[in-house]
Amino acid sequence: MTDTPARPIARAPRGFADKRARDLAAERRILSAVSEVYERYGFEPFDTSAFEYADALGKFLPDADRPNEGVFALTDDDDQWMALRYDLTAPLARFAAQTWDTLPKPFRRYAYGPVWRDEKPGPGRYREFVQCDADTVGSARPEADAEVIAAAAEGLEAAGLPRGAYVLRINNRKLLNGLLATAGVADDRQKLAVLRAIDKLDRLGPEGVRLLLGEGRLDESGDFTKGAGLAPAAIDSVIAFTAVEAGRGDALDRLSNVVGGSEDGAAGVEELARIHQALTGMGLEADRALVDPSVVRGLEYYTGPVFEAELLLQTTDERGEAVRFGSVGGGGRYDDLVARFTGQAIPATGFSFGVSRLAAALRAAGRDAGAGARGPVVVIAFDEARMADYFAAAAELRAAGLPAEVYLGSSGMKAQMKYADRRLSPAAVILGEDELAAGAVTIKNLDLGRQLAGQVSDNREWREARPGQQTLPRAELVAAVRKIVEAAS
RNA sequence: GCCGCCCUAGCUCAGUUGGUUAGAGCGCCAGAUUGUGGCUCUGGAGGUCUCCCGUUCGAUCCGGGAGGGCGGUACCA
Repeated sequence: MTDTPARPIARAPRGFADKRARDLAAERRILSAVSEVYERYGFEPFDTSAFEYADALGKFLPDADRPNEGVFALTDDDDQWMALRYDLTAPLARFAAQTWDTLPKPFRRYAYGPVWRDEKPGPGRYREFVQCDADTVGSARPEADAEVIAAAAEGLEAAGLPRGAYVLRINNRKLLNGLLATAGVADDRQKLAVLRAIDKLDRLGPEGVRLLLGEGRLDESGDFTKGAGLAPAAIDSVIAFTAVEAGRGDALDRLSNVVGGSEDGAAGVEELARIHQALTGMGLEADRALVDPSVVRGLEYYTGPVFEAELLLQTTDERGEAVRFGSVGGGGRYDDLVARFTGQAIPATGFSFGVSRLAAALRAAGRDAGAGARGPVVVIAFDEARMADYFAAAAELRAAGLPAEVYLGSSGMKAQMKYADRRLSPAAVILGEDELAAGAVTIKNLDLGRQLAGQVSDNREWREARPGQQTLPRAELVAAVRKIVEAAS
């Protein structure tokens, strides 16, 4: 009756993911391609720490002395609340406010790194994930928005999304503000409810949105969502607005007819016109970026143009079922974020995307950036007494820039070959008694064997054929391995 | 947060109308094959039947609660 000692359960925390070589390779490829594009657009590399003081993130419950749920927070030894950043924009605003007088203005930076959100995880939704942002702080020009949009488009393409597989949809908060002002809606809570309702257009359709704009909507699970409470005439004009066909210069005329009567509306259309002209100048036509009044983005803090990158590819999951990826990133203009610190309004605009989400989208689209992940060349270890010979071979390969390792386990040759196979090694290096005595080396091309395996059904035949195996003078090791590795890439 | 469904081996799942030794496929390890990955065959390891409480002579199975997962919905800086 001995108690078994309490052992910890080996498991990753809920909503946190481990990443293996394949995932990391995909994410790194995306980040290096996008970084190169963003730097070409003049955004400087930038990073801040994982923690911020919680008040800098602006997340306090109205009546509590504790940071809001949604952030991971702890108290510092001086009792100040610190929290893990939940996006890259709030730290940027903090940094800009802190160092504004010393910065070259406008300040343009891109950044990527992990962010944390303490909320319910789901498939493809984690509590820690990598974001990548590009922002311009200190320019009110619509051309600054246009450039962020252009850089985003080019970045997505560099990451591996072909042209035509995505589109950036652009809208302007000022259009809706003008529309609502004309309709007599001034309440901020109502405005927010209107935004959230429009955001669900793709899922619920115009009729569902109509309910949410009015009294509210009962969903299939029996839950009731309170509506924005707009008058019927106001609902009609909002629906009519979101139904305006997307486009570029032509869409501006259509929008002007709907919202041009108000001051905000006219200003919004004018900004979109300038974005349109700048995009055209940079060579971005309607196939890559267009004006679409149904785009809203849920965030409260956007003050002007907003944009969203939508995946157009028809993708399928592991079971072959169609998956709509929808948005892979978004952004917009936020002119009040820095003012929280300084009181001085500083205009800013930016674009943000989730790196692993984009990687998943690329994978689903059959453009897996991590598919090329390979293992090292494996040097088979036969004899304790000859380990130095194996390491000499590995060292030669490494010096030539070829990833290589000596098998460090304790199993026999069969298991070592299996190990190399599972590591997706391009080749195994065999330096057995015979080879060492003859000043030779045997190199087995594992890729070739992988190809041939399906055609051979008899094990004896398979073994004796020794597919892709060649014995060469020891001095030709590096050249022969390189040939195999290069053929694979 | 709210509503619904689910939880048996590493994975996907059978099964027990409450009865003593809980199964399959895949995967893993080993052998057939003294130095060769795949296929095939043979053998093996691996389970507090999610957890706790209750009912019962007896619970993986019935009841209650908790936790976890999935779907919808809300929120999403």
